Amino acid sequence: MITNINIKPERKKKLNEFLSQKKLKSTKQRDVIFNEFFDNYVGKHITVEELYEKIKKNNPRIGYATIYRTLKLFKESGIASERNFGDGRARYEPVRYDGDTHHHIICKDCSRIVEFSNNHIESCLKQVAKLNGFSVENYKIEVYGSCPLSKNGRNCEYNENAS
Amino acid sequence: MITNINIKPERKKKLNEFLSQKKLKSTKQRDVIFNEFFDNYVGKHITVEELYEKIKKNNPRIGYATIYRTLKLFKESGIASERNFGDGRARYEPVRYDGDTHHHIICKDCSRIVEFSNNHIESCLKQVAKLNGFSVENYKIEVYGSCPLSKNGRNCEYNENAS
DNA sequence: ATTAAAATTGATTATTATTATCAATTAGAA
DNA sequence: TTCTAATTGATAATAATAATCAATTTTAAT
Repeated sequence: MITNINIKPERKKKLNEFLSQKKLKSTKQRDVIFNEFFDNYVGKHITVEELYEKIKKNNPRIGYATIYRTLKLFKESGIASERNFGDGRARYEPVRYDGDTHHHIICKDCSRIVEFSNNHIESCLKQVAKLNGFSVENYKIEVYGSCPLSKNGRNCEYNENAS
Repeated sequence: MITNINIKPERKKKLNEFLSQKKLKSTKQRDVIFNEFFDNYVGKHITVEELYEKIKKNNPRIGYATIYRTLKLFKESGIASERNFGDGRARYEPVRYDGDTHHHIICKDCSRIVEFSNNHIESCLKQVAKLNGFSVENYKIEVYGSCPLSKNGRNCEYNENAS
């Protein structure tokens, strides 16, 4: 069970620590992007373009490049992670808690995404890596298949980021 | 234990079946690319550009686009699989036997790749997917870490496709 | 073997996601 | 307030891949 309580202030603290440690600055744009990202996209997987379009509604002055740079900054600071599901564009999701290493089941028909985490699988993977002399930094597990709705041949046209 | 004996004729047969089924044609170019790919890159993970450069040495008339198209054809016919390790370009590897679903441990320092397969992990994943109502088509597991050589701080500069 | 239709090739252009550039602006320390 | 360095927004550059198209080649039918 994943609880999202207090994510936002926790991540904000972590971001600020990163900024001051790297001598970077807080800006109005970064605040706007941070708020949009953590208010509306926890548990989602948003592309740069989608976030840009969403933010443009209330902040038409914020440029495309700034969204790119800011999401990259979030990733580097450890408050967002980047995912690639094979459609050629990066997706970002808020990190929900420290050590959050969850994985994804992706419907190849409608792109619906279900998340899971599984300590047993992860410890198996760590063991396999160890047998090969590798030290593990992180895993990426993706399962592709058909979701309950798409299995019936219907295209359910799901979009988790729709507004 | 993976045995590579007789891969090439097996895959050739499969490719030919695919071609005739789809009413596509055999060409000299496809033969050249097939031979290069299955003679020298079984167990490797080659990019389009790398394969193009290699083939150009003996067949300077074969164009870049043909390599792209042919690797895509190999993938569609099931004799090659496409991988993406996060560096922004696709890699292709020959499929070694039917049902070959192996996975990768990737060194983030030198890009060395170790392969593994593990039925236990796969059945766990299948179960997780089933609990969520998904039917599984395929998995992708990547473990990122540091290989034995890179762990010592040395950069071992490994390149499996070097010629 | 000849022919005709359809697929393929190679060269090139187009597309798309992402990154780099740079002058103007802004944040934060002194 | 002032100075310096970081940031922004607009735009151009890059890089991987896909699309286009005339010329060529393959294959099946004659």
